[in-house]
Amino acid sequence: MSGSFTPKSDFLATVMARGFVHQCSDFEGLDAKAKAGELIAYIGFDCTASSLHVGSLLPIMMLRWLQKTGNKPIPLMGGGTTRVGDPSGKDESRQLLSIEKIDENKAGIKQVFAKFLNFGAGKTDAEMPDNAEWLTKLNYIEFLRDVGRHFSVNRMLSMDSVNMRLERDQELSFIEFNYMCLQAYDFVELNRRYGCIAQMGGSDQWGNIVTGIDLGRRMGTPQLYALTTPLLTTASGAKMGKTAAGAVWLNSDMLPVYDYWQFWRNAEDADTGRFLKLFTELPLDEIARLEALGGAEINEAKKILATEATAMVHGRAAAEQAAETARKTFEEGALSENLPTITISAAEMGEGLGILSAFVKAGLVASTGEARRQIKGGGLRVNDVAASDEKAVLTRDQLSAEGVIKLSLGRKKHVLLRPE
RNA sequence: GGGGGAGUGUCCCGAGUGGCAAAGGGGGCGGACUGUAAAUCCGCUGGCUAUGCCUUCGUAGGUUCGAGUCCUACCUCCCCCA
Repeated sequence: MSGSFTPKSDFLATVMARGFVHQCSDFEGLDAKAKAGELIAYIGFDCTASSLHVGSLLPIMMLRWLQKTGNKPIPLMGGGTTRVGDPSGKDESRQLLSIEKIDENKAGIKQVFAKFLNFGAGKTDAEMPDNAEWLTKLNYIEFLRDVGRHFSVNRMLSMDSVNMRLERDQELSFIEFNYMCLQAYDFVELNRRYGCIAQMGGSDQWGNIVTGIDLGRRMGTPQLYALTTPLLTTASGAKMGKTAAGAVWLNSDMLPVYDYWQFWRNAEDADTGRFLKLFTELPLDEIARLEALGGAEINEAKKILATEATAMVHGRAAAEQAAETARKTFEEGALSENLPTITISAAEMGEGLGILSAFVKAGLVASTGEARRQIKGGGLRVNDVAASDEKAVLTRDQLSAEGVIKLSLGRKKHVLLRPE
């Protein structure tokens, strides 16, 4: 995509070398702005959940590098657009979130950003506006007159995303069509308010971003730029960030740090180098060395990936504790007190706790039925011994010296049961 | 407004033609093999106080010993014509 272009700015040089860049509307132009430290760029995030997940990490890292290389990042909250409901996809049951819920989500999301960006009023400090600030004040007639007249339907119809839907005879709602306009308008508004000149986003956002640039030109903003990131999938083609339990959240109250660490530790071999470049800040030569490790040695690289990536979100100390917990558990087969722990009351323990309900309480299985099936399949272990009798009862005799019983599902998921 | 078609196991797609806890995929989980990887093979993939009971095929009624399947009304979506 970049052809023979060689970036002169730290920002583009870094971000291109690390594999963040898919497409740019004008490499030279953007590079010059970044070189001068005048690049103010934004990325939009929606507020449909109270945390962001790994899927959002790529754009977040972009903003972080932007700031680290002396420019100003703006994560834009889609509080306004979220109020309309996301019309993409065929999920008709999209619920409109209440304003309170949206605010709550925004607060959770801001916690995540605070770990990656410095906020404040300085030149390179991040700011986090919400498009509700201007979108909710729009007046339909005025919007049509001042902004709407600049949109060419012909042009929008020729966009890939739209065209595809038309060809397949798929529904394309009016709201969805208007999303482009609102998003384009956000870009112009951010330029007016913050002097923002670039929008970044996933490659699927290209059309929307370019529409914003176009609108800007017609409405008299300075030249605007688009920069997109590749769509991230694992080497075997799966979407990033989905696991059994659901999304891989970035807030520790939604996903324990230990589990977050495990997510990265279990990356596919072929992804290790790419992930190190995208999700850690290790120097590239170090990454090249790790990436070159063959066979089982790649595991060392994955441990580093896990710890570094975890440290970015949860802090160095928590990351290292997770690494240590994993080391004890997997390499020594020893019991680590830092595994996820469930406390049960003395009353529940009583004379003994049925093995089925113990696993349900631990959250390892969803129902006693599933526990039964897992026992049949040899998937459950108590204190590292495979369970074979579904009528077995756990008693205090099985407590370890530390006063816990270790329950495991498969080789990787462990929970400690601690009676009071 | 007129005519035609569709909604299935709460992850998704999708058979289903009165005996159905409902074919087959995908995904997921577990087992084997490995290196906490991938690929491959095998098993599982409604709930429960469990040889039985309860709940599931858009919603609500009805016919029947028995309904995902037939009838009626309603809801939602799609297509064609105006």
